[in-house]
Amino acid sequence: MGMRFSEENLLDHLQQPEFASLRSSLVKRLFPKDGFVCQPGQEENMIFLVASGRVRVYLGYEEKEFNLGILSQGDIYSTHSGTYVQAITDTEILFTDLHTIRREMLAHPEITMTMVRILGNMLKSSFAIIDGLAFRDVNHRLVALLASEARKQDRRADDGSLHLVLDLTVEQIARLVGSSRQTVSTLLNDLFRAGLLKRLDRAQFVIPDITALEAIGGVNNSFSQ
Amino acid sequence: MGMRFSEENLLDHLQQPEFASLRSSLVKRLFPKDGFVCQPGQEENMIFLVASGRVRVYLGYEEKEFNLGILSQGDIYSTHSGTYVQAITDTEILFTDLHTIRREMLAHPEITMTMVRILGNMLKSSFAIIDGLAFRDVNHRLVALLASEARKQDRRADDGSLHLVLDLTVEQIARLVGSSRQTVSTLLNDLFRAGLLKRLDRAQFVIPDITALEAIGGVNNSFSQ
DNA sequence: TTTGCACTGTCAGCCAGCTGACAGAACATT
DNA sequence: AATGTTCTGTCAGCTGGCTGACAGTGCAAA
Repeated sequence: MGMRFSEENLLDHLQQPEFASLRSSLVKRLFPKDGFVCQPGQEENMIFLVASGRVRVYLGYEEKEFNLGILSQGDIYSTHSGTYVQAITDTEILFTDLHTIRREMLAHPEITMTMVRILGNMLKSSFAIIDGLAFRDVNHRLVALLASEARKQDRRADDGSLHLVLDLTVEQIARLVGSSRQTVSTLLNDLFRAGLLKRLDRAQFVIPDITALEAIGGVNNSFSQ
Repeated sequence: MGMRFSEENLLDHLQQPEFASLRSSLVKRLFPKDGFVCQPGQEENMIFLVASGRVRVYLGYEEKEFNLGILSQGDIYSTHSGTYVQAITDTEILFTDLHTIRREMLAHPEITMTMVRILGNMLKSSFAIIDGLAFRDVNHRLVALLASEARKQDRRADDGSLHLVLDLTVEQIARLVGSSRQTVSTLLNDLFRAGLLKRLDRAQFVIPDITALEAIGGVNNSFSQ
């Protein structure tokens, strides 16, 4: 939705005295890196707040997974959303129940505004996923993943090329674009041969010209042979 | 998210005196059936409230369209969401700007709670769409569409069969499941031949046994030949 | 009754991308 | 150095679903 209502961090608000009742109902749990805060099919419906660390929210089906977003300090979400929520660093989570939150929401709009922001962002991500799946081919989705990750990391070298650190196996990349290991392997090598992408080592890539890379996403552009 | 925080209608709240300032900033516009409240790519970012009637929110790409939900009286949404919003009955819409809403949200949690409900529902719909696209074949999506629509209409006959009114051409159905006219035509006829679906006339179908129909959605089950 | 138009059913041909298979590369373990 | 393990590149074969084509079918207007 692109609506950022509150820039501030919900956690800061929590320190204030009027949140005493909410604070007392929160239960803290620690999750190590890669631990699951929740998974689909889980019965209990809790609301949680990220106190420190970062978690990744994604949809997963069999061999595929689609990222919806990353929650960090002060973000709020539900365990009952049908998504996987996995810690990407060691993370502290504060849990409470829906009942309590509903009561607090009436008194403290910051809570709902935070939720609106998060839901809006996730909705946006899921629109992008639908667009990719319904409309773009695997090559497009792969290029979009590489380019957007490179832009996010923003490691620009003197010659204008972008450095990209992606510590993933081909199989993991395939999962992220909803494809198969073999197909992605072939497409990546096509990109290397076309000079649009270079590999430094297992985990590091160089994108000489990111606009050129993004341009090939145009329409169903397979440059195999 | 499955979180229903407020059952009440935002419009009722609006009548109350403390909403006077918001009421005065609202601009009413009428949309006839099939008129577009907004479309993707539109520049201005307004917030709107459905005063009467119903609108359909969907994602559209070229020849495909995916329903995200239906907004009715009291529902609130943004023109800047990248979605199509189309009136399905004659509809009255109240517009305001983001600035005003942001101010009102702080004072009136009902507004944000309504938004959380709507965004949550849309997010859920979009998860279902992603699931269908990434994971299910066209046949599954078609059966899911027929079955869910029939369940929604709930026109059960004495013998347990369900009556389904779907005044759509094959081409329109194809759009809704993100496929082509020819493919959907073939699949529908397969369903007729298998006895899982009967056609009364152009617009009306009968589903003799809905659980049997839903069951074939299992995994990639094409019963052509 | 004829003509036209919009929709439907079906088929042949094609292609993106999946799967299975296997050989090579990279790295770790003893 | 030898061995195992994991990852990678590539190919052949298959298939779901797309496209174009064309012959119905049914309704509506003249």
